[in-house]
Amino acid sequence: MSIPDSDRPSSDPAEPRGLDQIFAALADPTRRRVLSMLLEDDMAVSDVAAPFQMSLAAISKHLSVLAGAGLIRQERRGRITWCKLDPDGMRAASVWMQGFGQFDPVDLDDFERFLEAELNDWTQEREE
Amino acid sequence: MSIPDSDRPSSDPAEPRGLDQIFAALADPTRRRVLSMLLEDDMAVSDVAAPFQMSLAAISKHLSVLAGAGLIRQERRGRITWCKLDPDGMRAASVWMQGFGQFDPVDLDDFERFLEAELNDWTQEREE
DNA sequence: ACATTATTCAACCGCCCGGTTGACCGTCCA
DNA sequence: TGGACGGTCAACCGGGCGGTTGAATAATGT
Repeated sequence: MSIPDSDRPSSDPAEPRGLDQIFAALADPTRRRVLSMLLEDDMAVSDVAAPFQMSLAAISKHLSVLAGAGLIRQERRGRITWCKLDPDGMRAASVWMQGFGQFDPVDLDDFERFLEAELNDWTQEREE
Repeated sequence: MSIPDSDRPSSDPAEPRGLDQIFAALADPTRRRVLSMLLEDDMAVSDVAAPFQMSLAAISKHLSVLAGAGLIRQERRGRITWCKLDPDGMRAASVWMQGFGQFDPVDLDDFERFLEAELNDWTQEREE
């Protein structure tokens, strides 16, 4: 399911076509949340879907979007398909962005607190 | 020279809402190209629009999307509005992404040489 | 005063995106 | 063998996005 190079708008070697898909994939909060979940551990699709209120089919679609962007990889083993982070997508985005300046290396504790805060929002949102 | 704080777009790095706009803004190749143009120099809207085939109104919309995401700032002086990069948006995205691993900060000169070498290899292969 | 330039606004259009539901398919197990 | 489980597929729907055109606004030039 790859996009042919033939429909590249302008021959711009510094603009890999994949960035469209990567940034579009990252633009959705559900998908970002999925990525941060996969940061903890590889997960089966059902387990990824569990904390969300939306249908399993919706999550399945989100996962294929992430896979299409090279942000995760899915491996089917038996009847469950495992999802794991794929650094390639994130790296491609990171490389492009670094053309706009290196930003101070992040304090990882800050980031952890940020993720925790987001997690709290999620659990709050999830109570029925 | 500087834009008053009053019309600073909300791009609080700790706000997941902002990431939606930022990544969505970056997901469009036209907008990424605009950003790389602004990397060279600040520009008026018309000048930004010049190299594109689409209408000026379309570019104007793209610019307001970028401004809304905190990726650029627009300052109207006289009858022309100047556009300049705003590091806040890019930094917010970068902060979030670095939670998924620091990718070696790229020395842009190194990177350029790498690209050049790759290109040479490629043409060599084709010429044989 | 008038025309020109610079930019935005408003309405519209086609298409893609995120979500749903229901059927379907493959795999494990009692 | 027959379910129950895990996951995808297909069709559909509402809304938002990227683009257009044409009018409107505001500042400048003559």
